Amino acid sequence: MTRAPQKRRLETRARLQEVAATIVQEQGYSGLRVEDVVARAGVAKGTLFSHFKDKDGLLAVLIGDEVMRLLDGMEAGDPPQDADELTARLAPHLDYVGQDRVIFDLLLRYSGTTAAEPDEVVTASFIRQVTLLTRWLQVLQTAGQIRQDQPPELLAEGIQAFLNHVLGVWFCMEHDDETPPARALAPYLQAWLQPAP
Amino acid sequence: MTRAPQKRRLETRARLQEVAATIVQEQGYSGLRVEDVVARAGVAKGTLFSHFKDKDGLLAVLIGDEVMRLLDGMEAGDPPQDADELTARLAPHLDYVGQDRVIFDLLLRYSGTTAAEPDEVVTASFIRQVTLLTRWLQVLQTAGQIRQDQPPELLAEGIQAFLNHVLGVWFCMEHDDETPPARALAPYLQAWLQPAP
DNA sequence: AATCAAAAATGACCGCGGTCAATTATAAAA
DNA sequence: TTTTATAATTGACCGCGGTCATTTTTGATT
Repeated sequence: MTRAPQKRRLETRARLQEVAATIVQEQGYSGLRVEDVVARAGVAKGTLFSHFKDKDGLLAVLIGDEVMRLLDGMEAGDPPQDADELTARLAPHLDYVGQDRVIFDLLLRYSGTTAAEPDEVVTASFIRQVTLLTRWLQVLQTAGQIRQDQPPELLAEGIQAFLNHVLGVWFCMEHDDETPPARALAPYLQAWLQPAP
Repeated sequence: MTRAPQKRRLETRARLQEVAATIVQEQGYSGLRVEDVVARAGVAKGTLFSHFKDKDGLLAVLIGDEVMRLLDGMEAGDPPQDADELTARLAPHLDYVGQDRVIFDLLLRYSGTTAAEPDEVVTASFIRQVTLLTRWLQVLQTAGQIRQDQPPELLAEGIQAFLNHVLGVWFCMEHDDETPPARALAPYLQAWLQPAP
């Protein structure tokens, strides 16, 4: 029987997470260094790794939280009325992930974990995202706005695939003036959701 | 005006690449260590990085070569007659990439580079793959086997997206007895290519 | 208050990728 | 042959993530 964590431990973990979030805000995700986190939190390096499996584990919490916040925004208001509106709703998520390759890599690494490690925030955020998408698609199917020959779950996973695709392409070029991921997404979703009578 | 490379240099590079390929064959891609490569090749560590930008640069050559070999096999014979046959033709590629996360990560990192660095083998392999897919899709469209309302280029890119999607999911679980990527791909392609009259 | 076992934290140490000023080999010019 | 510019190689060094045997702290028990 494992004992409940002591107060000190919870405080330490919270401090580590706060400090990490601050550094990310100052330097971005790519600028995050474990040594900086522990230095500013006033703990030893080993302590961080007793709270988080590895650096990715820490990032997963930070990013998971952020995705949850984005989902709050996405969920507010009525469901999208048609495919174009749905595409537009995904723009904030694309903008967020598109800002730093670190986010993309991490989400990809956790993106199929829907079963294992369900206690992780990032996993919960994934489940929530796919659930929300599925609900939206169901509504659009009922309204006759999109194809009805496929289950909404499959359509939702397909959208995830296209999201990652446009992001992958986005990170492969020096994105100076190129088409942002949000714009690149449209033709795929149009073709994917188009009604097939 | 940059001079032509000396014979010595070409030999060194070839040796490094051979040694690396051997180690990969023995230990797999994840087992490749730069220090091992230079030790067995009898050169200093710095030499490797004067021949390849970084470890990924070396991997890109090894993996690019392998993908080219796979494409040779794919291109042999007649183009697929229908969507299912096309799906089956992609299985060897999925099996190869699915064997090691290192391959997946690397290909993803280069997967949109179709424009920049066209001299890299891995980039050439990408162009070749998408070209081949496009050609096949065009044939299938003409034969009325798949949807004709979208350009074959878009359909080809969509297939890439689904390939990466099923691979991503594949790497996210302890793949003991789960459905292999090749089987997971079918429903997506079926829905993606289905004729829309 | 003294004792003790589990929890929490520590920091020296390691693995491994990548850098760069210094050194050596090469081939063309004098 | 000697000189000289540049191509090629070297290896000590660094950054950074991650480990683990050891030490310190904590809260319950006597």
